[in-house]
Amino acid sequence: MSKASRGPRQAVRRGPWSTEEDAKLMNHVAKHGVGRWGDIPRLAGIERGGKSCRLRWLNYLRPDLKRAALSQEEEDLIIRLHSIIGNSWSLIAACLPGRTDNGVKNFWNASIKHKLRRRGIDPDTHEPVADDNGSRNGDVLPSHLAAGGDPCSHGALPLPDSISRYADTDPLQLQHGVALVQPVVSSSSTVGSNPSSSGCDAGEQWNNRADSGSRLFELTESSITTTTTTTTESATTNHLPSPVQAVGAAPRVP
DNA sequence: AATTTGACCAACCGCCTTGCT
DNA sequence: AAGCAAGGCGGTTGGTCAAAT
Repeated sequence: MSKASRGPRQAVRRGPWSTEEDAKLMNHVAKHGVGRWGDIPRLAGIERGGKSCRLRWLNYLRPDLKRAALSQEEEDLIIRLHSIIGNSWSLIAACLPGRTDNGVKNFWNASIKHKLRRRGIDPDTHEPVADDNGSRNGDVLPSHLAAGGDPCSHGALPLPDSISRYADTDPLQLQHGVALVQPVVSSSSTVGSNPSSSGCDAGEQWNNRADSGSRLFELTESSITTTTTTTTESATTNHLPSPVQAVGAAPRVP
């Protein structure tokens, strides 16, 4: 980014986007592609912050978004992935073509969490919840979702290799899975940003987006074992067909 | 009919990493 | 090396709507 290119801050609107704002953003992205979000409000004539534009595009305007409700298979996969990698919503969303991290997160908080609790399962640990008497409460996960179960059974979507390889790990060791996942950061920087900062092809770029299901992420070997730092494994399943890295802020450890 | 509850969704916030100067 | 801004991410909040009471 160039500091010289940074223009004066504009007044920003807040709250729900109007159709006019959506149209402006869509037009701008169609012409110039994404990237340089900080400049987009000024160039597109939108009284919003760059972050707001980015969020609106990622979570609502992108043409490859799935608007339909999540299927049972997708729900099962989310539960399974969450039991392994925790609240790494962007990683989970990367396994669900057309879904956003925000959407997955919302669905988890609004729906799956409650469903698991009703089944007597702690949504954070994926372990059965003990009641006041110390006994297990309620049913456990459906067999195809229970620890060690095969997520591919019952029609559930398969796990990416990079995650499924850890699926047999003791869930208690994985309950803070977020701490075990360290996206590999490369010099190509962040997903979705424009590496060349000019001549961006929005369509091509977004074909590589995580939520189109093509983002590659890697679980570092060291994140599971000890200090080994060299071995990484690329996810090359049907859900992650092309090598694009999931990068950005490393998962925060509580 | 009015109120409550739950599900779902959109958006904002704060923090972190990255890249540039 | 330090400072700054952009971009990315997870957490959280607030609004809407439909079903239940």
